[in-house]
Amino acid sequence: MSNNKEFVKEITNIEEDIAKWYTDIVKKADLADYTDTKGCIAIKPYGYAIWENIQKYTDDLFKKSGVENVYFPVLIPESLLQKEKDHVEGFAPEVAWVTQGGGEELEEKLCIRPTSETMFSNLYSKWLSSWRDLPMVYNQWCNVLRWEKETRPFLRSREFLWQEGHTIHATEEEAKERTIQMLEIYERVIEDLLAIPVVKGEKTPSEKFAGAESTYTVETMMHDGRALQSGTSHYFGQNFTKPFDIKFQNKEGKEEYAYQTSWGVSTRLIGGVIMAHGDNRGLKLPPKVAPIQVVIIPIAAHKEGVTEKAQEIYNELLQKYRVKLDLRDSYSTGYKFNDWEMRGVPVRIEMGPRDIENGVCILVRRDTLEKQEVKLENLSEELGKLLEDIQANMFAECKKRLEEKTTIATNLEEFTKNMNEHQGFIKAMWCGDEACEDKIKELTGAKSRCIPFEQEHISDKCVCCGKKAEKMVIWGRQY
RNA sequence: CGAGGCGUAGCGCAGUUGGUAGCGCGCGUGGUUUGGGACCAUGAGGUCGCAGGUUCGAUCCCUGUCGCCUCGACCA
Repeated sequence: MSNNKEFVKEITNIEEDIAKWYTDIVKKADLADYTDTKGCIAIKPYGYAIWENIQKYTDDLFKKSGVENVYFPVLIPESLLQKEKDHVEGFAPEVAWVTQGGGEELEEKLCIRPTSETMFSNLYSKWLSSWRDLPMVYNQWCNVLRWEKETRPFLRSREFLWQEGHTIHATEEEAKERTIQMLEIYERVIEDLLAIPVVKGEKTPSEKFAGAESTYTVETMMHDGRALQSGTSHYFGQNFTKPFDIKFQNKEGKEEYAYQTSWGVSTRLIGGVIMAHGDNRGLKLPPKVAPIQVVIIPIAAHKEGVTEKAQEIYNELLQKYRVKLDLRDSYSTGYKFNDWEMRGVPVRIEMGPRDIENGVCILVRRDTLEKQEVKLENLSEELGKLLEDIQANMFAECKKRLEEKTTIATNLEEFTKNMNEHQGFIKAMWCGDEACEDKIKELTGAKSRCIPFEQEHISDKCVCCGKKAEKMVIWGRQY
């Protein structure tokens, strides 16, 4: 499209420099802005509305699975944070501390929560006494703070919004089951709502959460083939329940330590949506999560009856869809087309005097840019079908890319070659030795994403050292 | 934390071999336009990142500092 030349100049080409493209889009699509607080963004209405949709969808699934919401303090005393050794070692470098209050030095400094395992554990130890109290399946929607050195809006900022679920159970089996159950909920959120296919699996020991027995993850692939860790679910065993003394009397009257889990997804998912679906026209939002699903652009709105008809259609569609009527008179029609495309609105309705006369309007879908004429009396119904189709198509496109950019390697040469050529995921066997992970990282920049639940037997030998290997690992460069 | 680069209007940039600053886009107002980023007219907007120093005079030169970007290192 020749008219698109100017537009393309304003936004960096996604193939040339996706990092720049990404920050351009975040600002131009009005999702967020930088603030004077280093590493912390302000989420603007359009961006926050995406988060609200993610929250609502996720929270519904949580509730249906028995999760109850709570809210705990943002400040955690140092003594609590230090109770679990691996945990504090993992988080210490990126924790911010409050040392003064009311103009006086505090006796014990308080950390601003980077995550709340310790606070939850502390309270669980108070609240748990009998097997009848179990399980406790609590979650909080909140902010956390991690002193990141390198930040990027949504994908990695110092303060971010998330939910953190923390549960305790009577048995190992039940806790493990919950860990996987939550991972599956994340899979649904990311695949069904955000239209991004995931690879589910377990993290290797070197990549697991500080203090966890095992960490499970849903990994997604972005536009350029890089991986994004999109949600994690951890099984703690009794790693926290012992130091925090979270115990209960079982049915036999004996004291036992509980088994624990935690799981979270964050506003990073917004970054995932931007990077997984976006293109050179800007943002591309899946209908289910889009704050505006349909925008109506009246054409020659000053002509008699056009605005009125558009308003009428708007009122009708409002009953079923998230719809916006663009009556701005200071922008040309062409500008509006490009503007809403850049902001990723899934469907645009064009209505001019000619259309109204014929009782029709034009539907244009953002994902393929295809146009279709629809009779006004069928509009609501057709729109519903179209939105569903867009949702499905966007998922299919992402899935196609995931498959195309996932390759197999049986030795390091293949591995390096594939990684440099495709910048995607690589399936390769791994012996279990951390040294091999390190070597691959050094050689190719790729890290182990996970040991997928869906295993394939590629060979008998580790891709790196050639020793006996039983596990297939997915590797990739990450955000 | 190491190496390099950059800080001038909301954004992108020019400029002053030292004399208090300009362009494009955007923004306000009025009008003409409106089926793929319209046009005319007229406005508003700047302690030239910050702090010292040199100088009659610093946005420009010097020193320090802070911030941002790129590449490394690090990264539940």
